[in-house]
Amino acid sequence: MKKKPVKLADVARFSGVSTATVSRALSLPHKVKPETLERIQRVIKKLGYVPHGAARALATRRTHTIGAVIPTLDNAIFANTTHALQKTLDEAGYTLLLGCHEFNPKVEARIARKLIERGVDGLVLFGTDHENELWELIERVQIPYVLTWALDRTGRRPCVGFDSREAGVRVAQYLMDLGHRRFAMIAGITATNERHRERVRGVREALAARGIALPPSRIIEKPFSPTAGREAMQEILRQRVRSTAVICGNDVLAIGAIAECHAQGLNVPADISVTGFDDMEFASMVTPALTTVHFPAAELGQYAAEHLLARLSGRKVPHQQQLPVELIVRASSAAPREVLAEVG
Amino acid sequence: MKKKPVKLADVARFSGVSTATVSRALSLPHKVKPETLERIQRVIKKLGYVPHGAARALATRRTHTIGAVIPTLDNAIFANTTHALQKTLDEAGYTLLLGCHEFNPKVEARIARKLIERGVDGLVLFGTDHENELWELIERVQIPYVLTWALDRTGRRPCVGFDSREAGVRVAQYLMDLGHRRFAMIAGITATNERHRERVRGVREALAARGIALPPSRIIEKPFSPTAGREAMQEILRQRVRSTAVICGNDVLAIGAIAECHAQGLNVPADISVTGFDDMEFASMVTPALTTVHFPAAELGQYAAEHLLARLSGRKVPHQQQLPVELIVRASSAAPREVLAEVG
DNA sequence: TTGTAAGCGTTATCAC
DNA sequence: GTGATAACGCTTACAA
Repeated sequence: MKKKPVKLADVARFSGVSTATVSRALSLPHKVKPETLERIQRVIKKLGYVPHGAARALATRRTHTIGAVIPTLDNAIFANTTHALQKTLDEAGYTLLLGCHEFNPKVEARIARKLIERGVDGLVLFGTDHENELWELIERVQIPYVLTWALDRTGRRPCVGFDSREAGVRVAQYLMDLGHRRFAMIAGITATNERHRERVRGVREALAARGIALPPSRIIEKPFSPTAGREAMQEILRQRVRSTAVICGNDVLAIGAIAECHAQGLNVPADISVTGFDDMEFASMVTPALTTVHFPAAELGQYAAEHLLARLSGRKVPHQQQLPVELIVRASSAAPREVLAEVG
Repeated sequence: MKKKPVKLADVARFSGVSTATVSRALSLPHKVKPETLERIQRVIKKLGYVPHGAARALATRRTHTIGAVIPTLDNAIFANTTHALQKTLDEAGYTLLLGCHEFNPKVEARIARKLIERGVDGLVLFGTDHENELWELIERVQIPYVLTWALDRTGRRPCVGFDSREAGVRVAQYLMDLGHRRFAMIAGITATNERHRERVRGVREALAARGIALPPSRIIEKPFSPTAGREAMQEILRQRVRSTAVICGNDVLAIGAIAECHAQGLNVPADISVTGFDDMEFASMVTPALTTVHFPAAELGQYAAEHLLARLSGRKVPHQQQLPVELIVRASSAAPREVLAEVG
C-alpha cells in the first residue's frame, strides 16, 4: 500500500494558492510575494514535495542533463576526464548521463541514440571517428555536441582536444636526439581510433624526416591491456634486429611491455628504452618511471563541459580548442648502450 | 531557423493511423498488424522520428534510468565498479545517471536528491554511512535502492558488498604469521566511511586477539592520495620504535608509502613490509608487488546492477549479498629481518 | 502579485 | 486491430 506521491497541485492546495504560484515559487522566487513564498516553502518541506523532472522537462523542453559516451572507465585516463566532466556539469546544475562503448563504434552509436532519446540537452563524444548513422542523427535532432580528446582537421566540428600527431612527433624526436636509431612501436587498435592513428603517424613522420624507417613489422597493434603489451614486447624481442627504443601507444601497453622486459631479465632503460603516451603517475612512483607524452585528462573534461555549457546558455566559444600536451621525461628512456659506447 | 522536431503524431498522420497505433508499434509491435507495423516503421525511418523520453516517462512513470552516486572516478577501484554497473544496466536497457561526491556526505545527499528529481527508477549508493536527510528522502519517495561495497550490519537495508572488517583481519593475521609484531597503519579518512573504519577495526581486533596493541600514534589517517601516503610513511619512519609492517588503508596510499621507502633508501619488503587493500594490478606488474586484500570491484558493479534490476522487475533477490574478498600475496610483505635472524 | 487554462508528447483505457 | 480521448505533472502566456 504505497501512498501517492505529493505533487505540485497538492502543495498549491495546502498553501491556498494556484499551481502557477507554486511553480513560480520554485523557479522564479523573486516574482512571488515574500510571505506567500515562505508559506509555500513551509508546505513543500512539510509535505516532502519532490518536483517531477519528466513533467518539467516535457513543459520546458529542457532536461538539464548532458550525455557522454566514453570509451571505457577501466582506463584511468578516461575516468579522470569523466570525473572532471561530471564535476563541472554538477556545479552548473547539470546531471551526467553516462555510457561506455568499449571501442565499438556500433555500440557507441546505439548508446548515443539512447541518451538522445532520454532527452539530454547536449552530447559529449570522444574522438572524431564515429558511425555515419550517428552523425546523421546528431544532424537531424540538432543537438549541441562537442568532440573531445581529438581535433577535427576539417575544422567543421566543435571540439576541444589534443594534437595526437604532434605528441607522436615529440617522443620520436626526443628518442632520436638521445641517439636511438632502431625503433619499434606497440600501437593501440587504430582502425576506429584517430587518436592512436595520429600518434603512430606522428612517430612515423618524425622518423622519416630523419631518414629512419618504421616498417609494418615493427608496428604491433594490440588492444589496450597490459597483457597485450607483454605479448607485443615478446614479439619485438624475438625479432632478429633488436630495437633500442620501443614506443607504446599508451600507458597501459607500456606497463605490460616493461613487465615483459623485466621477466626476460632486461634492464629498462639500460638494455632497452620504453616510452609511452598518456600517464602513469602511480606506477611511475615505484618503477623505472615511464617517459610519456602526458595528456592532461582532467583539464580536458572540465573544458569540454564548459564548452558545452557555454553554448547551451548562448555564450560564444571558440569552435575548436586545442589543449597543450607535455613531454615528461623520466627514467624509462635513455641512450642505447651502443650509443653510449660510441660516445664514451 | 530550426525545424520543429518530428513527433509521434506526425508519424501517425503520415502513416494514416492513430497515435495509439504508432505507440503500440513502438512498445507492443506484436499487437499491430504486420503490414501496418511495416508501414509505420518506414515512416519512422523516413521522418527520422526520435521518441521523446520525457513525455514517455510522464505517461508511464518510468524513466528506465538508474542513478549512482559514487565517491570518485579518480580512484580506479570505483571507476571499475562504475564501468561494470553501466555495462550491466545498458544491457538491460537502462541508462546510468552518475554523480561523484568526493567523500563529502552533504554533496552526496544533494546529488542523490538531484538524481531522484530527474526521475531515476532506482538508486545505487556506496557504503552505509549517509546523511539522515538522504535516508528520509529515500524513505519518503519510496525509491528502490541498493547499498554497495559495504554490508549493513543491521540487516535492514538492501546491500551487496564486502566484509571490510574481515579483510582487515586477514592482512593482520597474515603478517603476524610471518612474524611481525610491530605494526603501523596508514588509514584513509574514516569519519564518514564505514569501509575504512571497518578495515582498521579488523586489523586492530586481530592484533589484540594475539596481544598486540595498535596505539593511536601508530594509526595515521590521511586522505586518499599517493602524496598523503608518502607523508604518512615519513611520520612512521620518524617514530622511535620502528614498525616492521605498515598496513595501508588502500592501494593509493600504499603506492605513496612504498615510494617514500624507496626515497629513503629502504628496501621493501626486506627492510619494511608494506601491504594494502583494494588493488594495484598495473603497478604490481613492475614494482615490488603489493600484497593486498583484493576486492573484486567489477563483479560488485555487476551484482549491484543485477540486484536493482531484479527488484525493479519484481523478481525476488536476497536482501543482503556478501561478495568474497581475496588475500593476494605478493613480494611486498615478508618476515621482518629480525625475525629471519632469530629463525636463521 | 496571483489565477486560469492551454499546452508539452506520450501511454493506456475503453469502445468499436 | 484500431481509434478517441483522458490522463501524466509541470510551465507559461495571458488575464485579472
